[in-house]
Amino acid sequence: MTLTIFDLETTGLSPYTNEIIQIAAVKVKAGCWDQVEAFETFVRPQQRVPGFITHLTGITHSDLQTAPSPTEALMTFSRFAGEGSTLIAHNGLRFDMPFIRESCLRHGLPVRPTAVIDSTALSRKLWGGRGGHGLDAVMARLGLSAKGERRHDARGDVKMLLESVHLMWRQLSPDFASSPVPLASGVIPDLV
DNA sequence: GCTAGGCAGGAACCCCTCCTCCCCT
Repeated sequence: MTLTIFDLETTGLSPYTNEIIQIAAVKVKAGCWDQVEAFETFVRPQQRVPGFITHLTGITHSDLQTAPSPTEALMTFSRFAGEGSTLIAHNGLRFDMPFIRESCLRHGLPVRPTAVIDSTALSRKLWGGRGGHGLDAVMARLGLSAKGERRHDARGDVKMLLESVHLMWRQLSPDFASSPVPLASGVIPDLV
């Protein structure tokens, strides 16, 4: 089972009014967690990056002026994920996948279906209603630290998410043969 | 000083609808 674990930074919380400004992803085969392919890109938005987003992510408007367009960045991400891999993001069903779907719609990109795992579901399955399921809470329960990676930089967040998913998956399905939680569905750009 | 939208999942209830909270940037 090939997994594409990814994270987005955006100009805000709304997939309808905000834009993607960074995509980072790592691709692994479940069970071969040390053989990792990595991908990351900034994305040039049409609106200015709000000050509080720069404060949160460290990404400034000028960082993005020479970045790929949303269409280019999304297509490159889709090619990186390839055919048949399962996408994983933290709160991905409520945040990352709607952002990709709406961004494709806005830029007229045809889409294809993809399997999705929301890693908050792994946390809920392991720990139920206790203690919250945000990435910081998950990492704290797993004894993981940021180890110098910057939180809210997609490149750092995706590494932390990879570690977290690996450890949660190992506890739930030690043989890594199948997903410990039901697969959901989403869309990414079609490969044309 | 500036910070918003919507889903999933639960509750109550009888299978839908409503509601609240989480979680992401």
